Amino acid sequence: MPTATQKPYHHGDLREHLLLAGEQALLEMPIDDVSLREIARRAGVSHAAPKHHFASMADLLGEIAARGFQKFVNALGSAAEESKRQTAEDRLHAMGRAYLRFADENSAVYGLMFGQVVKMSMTPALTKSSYEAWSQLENAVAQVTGALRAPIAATHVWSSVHGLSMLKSARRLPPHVSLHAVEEDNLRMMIAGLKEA
Amino acid sequence: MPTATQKPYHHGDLREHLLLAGEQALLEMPIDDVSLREIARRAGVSHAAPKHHFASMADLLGEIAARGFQKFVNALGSAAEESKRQTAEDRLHAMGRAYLRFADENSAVYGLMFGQVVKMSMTPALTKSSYEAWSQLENAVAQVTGALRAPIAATHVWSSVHGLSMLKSARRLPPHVSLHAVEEDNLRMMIAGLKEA
DNA sequence: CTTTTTATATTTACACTGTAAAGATTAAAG
DNA sequence: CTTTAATCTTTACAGTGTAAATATAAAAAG
Repeated sequence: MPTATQKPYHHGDLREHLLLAGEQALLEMPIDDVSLREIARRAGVSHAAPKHHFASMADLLGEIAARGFQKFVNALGSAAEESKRQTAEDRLHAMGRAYLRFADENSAVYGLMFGQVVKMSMTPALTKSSYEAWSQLENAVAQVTGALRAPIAATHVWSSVHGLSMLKSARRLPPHVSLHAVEEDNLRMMIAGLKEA
Repeated sequence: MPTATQKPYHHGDLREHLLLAGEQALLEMPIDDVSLREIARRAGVSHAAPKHHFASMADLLGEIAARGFQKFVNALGSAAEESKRQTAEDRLHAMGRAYLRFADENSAVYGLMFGQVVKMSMTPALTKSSYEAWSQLENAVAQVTGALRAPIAATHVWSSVHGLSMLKSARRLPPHVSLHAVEEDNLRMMIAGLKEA
């Protein structure tokens, strides 16, 4: 009587499968083609099967976004860890690089995390993981600006890096600038701005 | 024989009507409810009528985005004009304020202008008006940083202000910060960052 | 071991969507 | 007045998300 394992009934656990299929679809196809029915197709079930695990498509996407935030927190955490022995400015720079990289490599999920479809209040997991991401950045900022100015300064950091990510993925940057140079210079200017009173 | 006026045939000119109806819809209802059929409904025509004026819905939205860019250029231009006699920094600050205000008051159209649905290459009007917006900002930045650093510095300005707009409209800013204070402080930090070499 | 209950998945249905093609209507051109 | 061309409507199709009814199979109860 294996009560400890909670992998039930006939189709393995579909819930997990749907999340994986959704993440995969968001990596492989243009976002407009990622429908609930397409995800069900990829999971090998009927189009109505997801209803028993997610109340709506927005709910499914919300959970994918929550997972995205977890990966995001890990990516920022690794960058912070690796630059542990550097100055606070350099650590922030490293985290900024990790941020841009994550947004680039996971652009569809990133779009979900910061877009209009998924609302922050959807799920406790979402609220929690996004809060973690925020406070992680705020801590790193506090080491540069001091705790007092950290909340507002963190907003500046986030705006700058988020804005660059979005402009890049939407191809709204002028064509004549080197993308790599832009990223490095933007991070530099952003951090320089932090030091002002 | 009025050949000069090009207002033809039976329904007045529907093309203009559709654009206005679309803009109105984007102001009045949640963006997911703004469909091609809804816009046609508002214009009082059948759902297939738009086909003769716009090849696809993305095309219609593209033209709305192009008009948005024109209004956007005007808004930035007015701000620049009004702060003509101030310092270059203050003028940039004023333009930043105008930027944030435009994004706030026209959030749906702004989302179109910088989102994934509309592609920059869709229409000459779009390419042109977005280029105008860009060079307008770059000129203002050049007066602060010098022409040499203007392109990269303008990217920083744009990223920062765009990022803040998006975070605000997607409700991703932490709830405990005053939105007005955040905007002013962000603009200050952004401009301070520009002055670094 | 059999029966009942519950969870899961499929089928079917509905109201939408964007797009395409065929038909009607009306303005402009000859 | 007739022809032509542009515009609008009707109809149709392949999608979508969601909801309800049905089938199925696993777990629980006896």
